[in-house]
Amino acid sequence: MNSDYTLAIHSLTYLALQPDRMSTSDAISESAGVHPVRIRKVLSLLKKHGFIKSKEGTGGGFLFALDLSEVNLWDIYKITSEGALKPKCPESNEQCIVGANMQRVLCSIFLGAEVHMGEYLRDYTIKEVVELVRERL
Amino acid sequence: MNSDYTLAIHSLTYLALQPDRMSTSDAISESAGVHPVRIRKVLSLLKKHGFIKSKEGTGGGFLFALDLSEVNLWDIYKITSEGALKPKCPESNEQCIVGANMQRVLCSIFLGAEVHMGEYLRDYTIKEVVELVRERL
DNA sequence: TTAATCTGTAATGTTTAGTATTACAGTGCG
DNA sequence: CGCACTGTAATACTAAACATTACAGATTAA
Repeated sequence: MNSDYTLAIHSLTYLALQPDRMSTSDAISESAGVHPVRIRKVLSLLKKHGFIKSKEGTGGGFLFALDLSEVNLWDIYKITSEGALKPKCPESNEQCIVGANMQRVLCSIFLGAEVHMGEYLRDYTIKEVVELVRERL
Repeated sequence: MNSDYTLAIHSLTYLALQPDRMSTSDAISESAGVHPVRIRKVLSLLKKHGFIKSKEGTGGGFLFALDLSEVNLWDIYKITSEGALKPKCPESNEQCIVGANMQRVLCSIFLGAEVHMGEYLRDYTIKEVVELVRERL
């Protein structure tokens, strides 16, 4: 699974736990263990889709923009990883009935698989993820 | 999606369409558009799990070993790609409640997603894939 | 019994995708 | 103004995917 996806979930969860103050990309990147620039790229995407707000300058940072139960893992998947299940087939032999048709068949099957997985992921909102994180096992 | 997986499906479909004679790794690799050695590696795995038979030497090659409807895409997924959905989280910060718990939470969610996808993939057998390939759209 | 054709697999090289790093412009606060 | 942030492009680095080479073992046919 695409790690932009997990970083997006991580970031949103982090912000969900800091509802009262802005968090910087540095703080989130330290929590996630990756480079701040990468986090900012992911956050930039989340902002573009309205999940978070940001403010530049001193005292700036990021803030969750919606209710925790309004954002689910399928929403996030769609903006970070849609199509990730689809196989990247090499150019196969058009002379062969298998080579000529396999890509089309697999694409349609994996598209279905993604839709199916979406139904599962839709059941997890950030609210639930936060609760799971809080449980600490 | 892991391309060993799609190569395995491609190979099995190819063999399914050549039930009466052995196919060489060269022929399959030409159909799939990849290097023969790579195909042999995938075929070696399929053989280890009993899906196909092989014979060395002149006139040798590979042959489907089971009934087409006995092998489904979940079976193949399991041997080529199990765990592929699980995120490869970087080592996150144990001092942070999010960093310390996110990996565990995501692993359990994605494990569930994989099981869920398995139910979908189980419905496609090689028999059905062959039919889809034959349709040619 | 030797040459040709195949599988099986290890070792190595190459390409590509993922990720980190650097750099710097723009914004807002004190 | 100077500092602390976001935003983003460009570059460098690293790891994973993939191709290639090489060669041993099996089987058949000449």
